Amino acid sequence: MIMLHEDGEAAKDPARSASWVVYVDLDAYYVSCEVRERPELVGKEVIVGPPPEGGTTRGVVLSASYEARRHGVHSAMPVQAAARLAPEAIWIPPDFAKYERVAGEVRDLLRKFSAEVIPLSIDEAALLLGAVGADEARAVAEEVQRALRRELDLPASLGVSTSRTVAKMATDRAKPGGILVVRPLEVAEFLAPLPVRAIPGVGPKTDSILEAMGVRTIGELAGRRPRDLERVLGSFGRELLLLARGTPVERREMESGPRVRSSDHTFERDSTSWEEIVPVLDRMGEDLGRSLAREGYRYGGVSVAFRWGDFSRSQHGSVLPGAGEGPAALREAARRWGKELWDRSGSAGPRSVRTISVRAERLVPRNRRQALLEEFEAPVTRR
DNA sequence: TCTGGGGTCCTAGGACCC
DNA sequence: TCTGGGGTCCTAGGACCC
Repeated sequence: MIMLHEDGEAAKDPARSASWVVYVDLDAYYVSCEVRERPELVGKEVIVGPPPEGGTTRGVVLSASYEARRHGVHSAMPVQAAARLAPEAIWIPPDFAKYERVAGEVRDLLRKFSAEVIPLSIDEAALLLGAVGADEARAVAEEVQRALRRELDLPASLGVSTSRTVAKMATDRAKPGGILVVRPLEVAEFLAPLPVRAIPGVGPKTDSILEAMGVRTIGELAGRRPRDLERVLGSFGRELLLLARGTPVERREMESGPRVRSSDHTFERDSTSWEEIVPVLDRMGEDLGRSLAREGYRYGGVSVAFRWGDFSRSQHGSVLPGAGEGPAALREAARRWGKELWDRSGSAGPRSVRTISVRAERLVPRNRRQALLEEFEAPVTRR
C-alpha cells in the first residue's frame, strides 16, 4: 500500500498490484473435528470441553457448535454456565492429539494453493498470494473452501484482502461458512462502522480506554489525532489509527519455531500448603523437561508463576548462564523459583494458589550448535 | 457465571556499558 | 563538585489471542 504513490501502475489499479492475502478460519474447529467422525452429531448442540458432571469441574468450554451457540454458549465460558444455558448439549472431552493431526492435514491442503502459508493458530492460517487480482484472490478462496469441505469435511470461513489484519477482520464478518472480499479502496469504508473491539489486539482494556475518549467505532477512531491516541495507547495507538484510515501496517514476520513452552496445573481446590505444591511443581518441571528433550529443544531460562485464589498472578524466574536441558535441571529450577515465589508472598499474609505455571523460555533447537555459541557466549566475549 | 491451558507481544524500570 | 546521552539486557507485569 505504501508503494502506491511511488508506482504509477499501482496508483492506477491498486487492486491488481497489491499483495493479496486469503485468511482461513475453520469454523468451530474442535467440534468440527469430532462431528466429521460422528455424522449423527451434525446439526446437534455439541460442546467440546470437560463434561460438567457432578458440578465440580473448573474447566471452560473449548468449542461449541453453532447450534449450542444459539443458547449463548461460547468458548472460554465456564462449563457450569454452559451446562445451564444448554442442558441438552452433548459434551465431548477434548482430544488435542487429534486436533493437531487434523491441523497438519489442513496445512498440507493449504500449501497446494500457495507457497507461502502462515499458520497462525491451530485453526487459522494466512495464504499469501502476491500480486494477483481481486477476482483471482476470490477464486482461490472459493477453491480452498470447497477443498476443505470435500477432502477434509471441515467448514471454514475466509477473508480476502491486501493486509492480514483486514483479511482476518473480513473472515470474522464472513462467519460461519462465508467468504468476504475487501478491496484496497474499500478498506476504510468496510472498517468504519465496526466497533473498535473488532480489531485484533483490541481487548476489554483498550476498548474501555477508547470508549472513555468517546471512540466506539473504527470510523470514530479514524478522526482522532495521532498524538492523542499515542498518549493513551503508546505505539499501538499509532498502529490503530493507520488501520482505521485504511492503511494498516503489517506486523513483522515471526521467526518460526516456538519461543517458550509452558505447562499449567489448576488445583481442584486452591492450595494453601507448600507441601502440597512441591510435588506438583516437581512433576511439572520433569514432564516439561522431558517433552522438550524429546522434541530436541534446550532452554535458556526458566520461570514459575502462581495464579492466586483472587486470580491475581505473580511470576519469578531468570535466564540461565548456559543452555539447560533435561528433566532434572528443569525440576530443580522450577522448585527453586516456586519456593522463592511462595516465601515472598508470605509477607502479604496467607495466600492460596489456584494455578501453577512452569515455563521454559528462550528455546533453542539442540542441533543448532553454532547458534548456541553465538547466543550464549558472544555477549560475554565481545569487547 | 467465577474464570483452562497454551501461546505472543509490549512496556517500565533498573543494571550496566561506552 | 556535578555529571550527558545512547544503547542493551534482564525481570516483572500486563494485554491479548485461540
